[in-house]
Amino acid sequence: MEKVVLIFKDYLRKRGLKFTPEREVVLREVFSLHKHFDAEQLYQNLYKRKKKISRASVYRTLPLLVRAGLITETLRCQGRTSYEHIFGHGHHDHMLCIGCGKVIEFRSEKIEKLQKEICRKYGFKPVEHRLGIKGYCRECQKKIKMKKKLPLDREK
Amino acid sequence: MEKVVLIFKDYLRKRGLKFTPEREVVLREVFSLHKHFDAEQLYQNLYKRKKKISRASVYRTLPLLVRAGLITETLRCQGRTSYEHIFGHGHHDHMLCIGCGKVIEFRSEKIEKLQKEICRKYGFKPVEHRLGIKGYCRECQKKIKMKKKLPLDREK
DNA sequence: ATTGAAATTGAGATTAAGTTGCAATAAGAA
DNA sequence: TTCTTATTGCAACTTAATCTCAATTTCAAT
Ligand SMILES: [Mn+2]
Ligand SMILES: [Mn+2]
Ligand SMILES: [Zn+2]
Ligand SMILES: [Zn+2]
Repeated sequence: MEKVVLIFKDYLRKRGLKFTPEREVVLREVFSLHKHFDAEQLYQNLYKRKKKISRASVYRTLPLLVRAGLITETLRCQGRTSYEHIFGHGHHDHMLCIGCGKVIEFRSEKIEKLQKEICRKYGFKPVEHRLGIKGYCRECQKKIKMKKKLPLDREK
Repeated sequence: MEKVVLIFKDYLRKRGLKFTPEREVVLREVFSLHKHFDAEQLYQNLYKRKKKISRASVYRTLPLLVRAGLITETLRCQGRTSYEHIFGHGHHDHMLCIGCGKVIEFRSEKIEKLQKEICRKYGFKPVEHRLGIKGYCRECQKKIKMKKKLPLDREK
């Protein structure tokens, strides 16, 4: 935790930017959460906790954290850009349940390797990638089957 | 081309929706383009061509084409939802050049297969997936190297 | 061919994520 | 402590996308 503060301070100092209380609050909130989040959620969390930081500052801080290599954009859900912290966590890909919204994280060395190979074949220099699989999680599949077995439970 | 018209008509009839001139125009435009596009681009194309269809109708028709299985959303570029037609084309993934915006399409059976395996492992039933790799295409890599070799060409 | 219920259209209003201009304020190097 | 420069909060703005609603059109049933 204090490590990320140092990294962020360093990032800022190197380009003449300032380590403000607002930026620190956002940074700490981001790293106290352990799931995906978006700007509005973060703002609401802080607001409820009486840390009255403006939306503008939240929106302005997140891109800084991205550029500092501390967080990254992930799947865009319901029109909002969502983020997750990556410091400490390695790169991974996602499955997203269409039924309940659950996010499953996974990492496949084989897929990572194959991507690199394909890029080489096309002379393409990869910088980042995102793989998202949408579908139904185990629980939601069960729910769907249940519905089919109870034909009296009509929708609407 | 006439095939997709039939498919769309069928899709619409089956759910009591109507095959209107506006929908036909959008459908034909979509299938005359052979690249990724977004709603605004499509609207502009039609507008210039004196096919004055409202933006609302364009925005309303595209999701129908998605549900009919004729087109699909792809990488979201610059805040706009972009689409591509899939009827005729098989599924594929994308590389997107950060330098020039070029899109390279590819398909890897191995990656497709590995994804299915991973889903099975997690009890996840995949419906669709999207893999996008951002980076630099061959040409843009050359440009970058050129700049480094000409130290007099400073930015700004 | 006519009719009529139900769907669709276009124009403009609306929503919501995200950005921006600006005057007041604060950071931090000297 | 001083002083330059960055940052803040607020509200105004931008922009993709959706919605509202009166007028129009489709198409299935006569
Ligand atoms: Mn994640
Ligand atoms: Mn494509
Ligand atoms: Zn689920
Ligand atoms: Zn390029």
